[in-house]
Amino acid sequence: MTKNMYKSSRRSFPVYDSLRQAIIEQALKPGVKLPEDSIGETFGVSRTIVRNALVRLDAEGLVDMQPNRGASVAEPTIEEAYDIFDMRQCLEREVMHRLCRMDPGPIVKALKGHLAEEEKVLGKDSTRSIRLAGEFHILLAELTGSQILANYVNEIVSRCSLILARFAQAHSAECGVEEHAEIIEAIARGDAEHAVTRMHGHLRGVQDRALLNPEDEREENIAAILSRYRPKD
Amino acid sequence: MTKNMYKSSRRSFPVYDSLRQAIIEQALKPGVKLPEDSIGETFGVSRTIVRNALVRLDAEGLVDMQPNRGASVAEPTIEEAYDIFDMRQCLEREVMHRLCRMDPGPIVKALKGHLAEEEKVLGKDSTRSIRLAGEFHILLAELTGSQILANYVNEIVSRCSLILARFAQAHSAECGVEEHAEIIEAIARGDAEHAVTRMHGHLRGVQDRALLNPEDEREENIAAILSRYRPKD
DNA sequence: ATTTACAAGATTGCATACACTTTATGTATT
DNA sequence: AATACATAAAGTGTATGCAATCTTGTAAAT
Repeated sequence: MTKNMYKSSRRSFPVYDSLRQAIIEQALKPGVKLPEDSIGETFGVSRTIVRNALVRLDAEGLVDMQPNRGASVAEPTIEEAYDIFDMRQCLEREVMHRLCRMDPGPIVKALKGHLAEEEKVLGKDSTRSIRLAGEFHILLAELTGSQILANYVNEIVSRCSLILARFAQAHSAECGVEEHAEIIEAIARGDAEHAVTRMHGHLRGVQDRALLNPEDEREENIAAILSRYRPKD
Repeated sequence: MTKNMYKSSRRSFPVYDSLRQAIIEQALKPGVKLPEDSIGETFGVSRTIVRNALVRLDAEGLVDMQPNRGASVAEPTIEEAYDIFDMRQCLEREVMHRLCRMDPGPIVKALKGHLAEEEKVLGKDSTRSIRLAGEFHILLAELTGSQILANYVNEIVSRCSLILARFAQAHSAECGVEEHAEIIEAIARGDAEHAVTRMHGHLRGVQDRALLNPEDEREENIAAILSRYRPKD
């Protein structure tokens, strides 16, 4: 668990957390408006509380706030998507290097525990499966013992979920459980080189499935879409 | 300039920015209370605005908010300090690698321009000198063209300033301008190996000057300080 | 038919009021 | 003198009201 819990304002945490979860699980799709009033009604709190949560999510890059125009689920561009995936590569490479310098015993144990859960829900609960796949990467980062590295990975994994929501057809780009197993093995051997390679391959796989069909991109402005439908006079 | 400007709420940006600047420049020292009322009076705005700014700063790790207890300038522990410096090494290593893969022409030009400014104010304006030294690292990150990498570096450089404020005696741990020059040279040659090594040495120098005197740590509670001044009966 | 103007509705920006917590201060009790 | 309790002061948590701004729909003008 991250120590860095939500602090200010007891009642805004549930709002923050629910919104975050909904965005990550792609229930709230990129571009969807997030009006303070209606969200407040849903949770039985005032706009003050909701706004607080939205500001946080904005800072994390999951929500886009514009002056006088309110908040909506962020719509990363394809360029931002590549940027974020590159950054994720960098961060997770660092995770691998650090883990391979540590005592593999407790690390491998924790990872195998997680893997077992992943396998247990494999074909059954799709939502939970996706969530666990993401949490595997967060767990890796937490096991380094670095608070800040774990925070960054946590944040960037969320943003990758958002990217998948935007560009990939639903659930086409999940993590492969077998690949997670291979990564654990490399760590168990303390083989940094292999661990990094495996992780790279793993992430590239996800990225490719998500981004290598750029024609799949949904335009951010409806104008671009509609221009294709407009009959050429 | 980072594209990622402050968004929500026009009037809270000046508050956010001033507080941030004051913390980075060590005018507001770690542990100082930041009451919403008085800050609001200072800026002529309501607590709503101030709170908005504080929430942001809390999310960035520069401010520490606790429920019902308000906000104060964050007081990183020595463990967090090491953690943050390690992360900074990682991020700036990535910056170096990326820059060395790019066309050095425009990059070196921009860097030399910055360096000239650093030299110009060298012995004159200490505050400005420190700020420029930090901005050199941010400029490096921005030159990679990666929005998110630049954001992370920006954030982490700020947090390092906070660490210096907490643990180093005033201004003992500034960046050396000559070292910046050496880094530029390595980039000009496209020599990633050297660039990384130089940057590592540079950062380690700053870190060591800041952290290798752990007895310099200032106690967080006045009690501990005063106990030393109390005459032994 | 297209554009412009403008009014109605919806939503955000911000300040403020009040309840509640924490912290500081004072008083009584031991 | 020390502790415990009561009380006051200060500060935060939250809801709400009003002003400002944006959006949408409708009508007038071209």
